[in-house]
Amino acid sequence: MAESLLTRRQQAVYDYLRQHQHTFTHPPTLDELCHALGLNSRGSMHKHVQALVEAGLVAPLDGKQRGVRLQEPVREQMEHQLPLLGYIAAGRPIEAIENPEDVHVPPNLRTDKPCYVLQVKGDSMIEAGILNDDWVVIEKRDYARNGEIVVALIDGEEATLKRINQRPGEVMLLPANSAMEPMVYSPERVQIQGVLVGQMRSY
Amino acid sequence: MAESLLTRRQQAVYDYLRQHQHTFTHPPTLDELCHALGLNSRGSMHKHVQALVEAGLVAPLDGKQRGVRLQEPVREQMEHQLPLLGYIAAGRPIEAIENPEDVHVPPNLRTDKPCYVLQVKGDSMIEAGILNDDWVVIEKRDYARNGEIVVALIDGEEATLKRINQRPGEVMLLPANSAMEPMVYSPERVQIQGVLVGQMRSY
DNA sequence: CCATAACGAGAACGGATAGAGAACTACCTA
DNA sequence: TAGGTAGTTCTCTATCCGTTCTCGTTATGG
Repeated sequence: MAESLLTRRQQAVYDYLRQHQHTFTHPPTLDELCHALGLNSRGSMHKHVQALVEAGLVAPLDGKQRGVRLQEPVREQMEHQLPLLGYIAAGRPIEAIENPEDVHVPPNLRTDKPCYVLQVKGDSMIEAGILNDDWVVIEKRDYARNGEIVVALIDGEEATLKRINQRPGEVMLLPANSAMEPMVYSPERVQIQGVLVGQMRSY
Repeated sequence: MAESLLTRRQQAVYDYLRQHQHTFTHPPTLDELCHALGLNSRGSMHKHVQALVEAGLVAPLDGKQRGVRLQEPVREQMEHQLPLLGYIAAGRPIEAIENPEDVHVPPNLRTDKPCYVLQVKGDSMIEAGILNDDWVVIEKRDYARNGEIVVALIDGEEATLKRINQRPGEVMLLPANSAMEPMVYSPERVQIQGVLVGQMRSY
C-alpha cells in the first residue's frame, strides 16, 4: 500500500468529501468542490482530485460518470446487514445461534464500528423501554462510559444486558426494573463485550 | 443490474415521482411533470422519463396507459425505505416534515401493507417501552383491533399514539403512563390513521 | 541563488447534458 | 368530422463538465 502522503490541499478535499458524503444528493462536480473550498479554478481542483484517485481514495472519473465520489465506503454503506448472534437473558450465557443469520439494521441504529445484534429475553431492562423479544444492536467494544447500557460477561459465564456504573474497585450493573436489585462486582469479574447503540421492535 | 447512474435531472424527476406517488389521483402526464419541475418542453421531459424507463425505474409508457408511473420492481427495491412523515406528540396534530426523508426500515419491522414512520415526542406510552424520540413504524389503516396501539386523530385536530379499546358507543384511548388518565370519546370523534407495527431506537 | 514542489488562475477543447420548439401520431370526445 | 390531449421523434442551441495545457506565485531547502 503506497502510503503516499497527501498534501494539505488534497487532505482538505478528501476531508470535505468524507464529511459531506451523506448530504450529497449527487456527487459534487469539480466546480462545486471549488466553490465549497474557495477555489476559482476547475483545473487546479482536478489536479487534487486526480491525486486522490491515484491514492485510491476516490473513484476514478471514467469519462461518463460525472462527479467526485469516494472509493471505499460505498460498499460498507450498502451493507445494511448485521449478524444476529443469539439471545441475551440476564443470568445466562449468550445463547448463540449456530448459523448466525443477517438482520437488516438501518444505518442510524448502528455506528461505523463493528456491530452485531442480539435478541433480548427477559424483563430486566423494561423500565428503560427494552422489552422481551426486542432486538438490540451492540457495538463491539470492551469498555464503556458510565450510564451506557452494556453487554457484560460475569466470571466468563453469565452474560447480561444492564446499565453500567464503574467506580474505583467496583462495578455496578443496574437493571431497569424495580423488582430487581443492582448487582455489584469487583472489576476483574466483569468483562464488557459491547455497548447498546440501537434497538428494534416488531409488533 | 445496469448500474447506470442517473443524471441530476433524471434523479430530480425520479425523486419527484417517488415523493408524490401516494398523493397522485392519476399518474402525472409529461406536461404535468414539466409544470411541476419548471420545464417548458414536453420533448425534454420525455427524454428524461425515457432514460428512467431504460434504467428500469419507471414503467414503459405503452400507448394505452397514460401517465408516468413507477415500475413495480422498484417498489420492492425500495422496500427497506419508508417516509418519515413527521413527529407525533399526544394532543397536537402530527407535525409534518416539509420534505419527507426516507428512513431505512428492516422488513421485519413492517408489514407488506403501506407503512410510514413517525418520531415520538412525549412520554405517554413510556410503560409500553415507547420512549421520547423513538421511531415508530405505522401501517396505514383506518381500523384496529382492541389492544393495538394506534395513531388516532381526535376531532380532526389532535393526533395521538395510544392503545385502543373500542366498545359499543365509546372509544377508549389508553396511555401507558400511570400519571395519565384514559380518554373516552364517542366513536365519531376518533379517526384511526394507522397501527403500530414496528419500533426503532438509536442510542 | 537556483531547483523543486505545492498551489492557484485561466484558457481551450470535446463530449455529455439539458432545454426549447416544431412536427408527427394515436386516441378520445363532442 | 373537428378539436383536444398525450406521447413520440426530431433538430438546434446553450450550458455543464472533465481534461489538458500554460503561466504566475509562494515557500522550502541545498
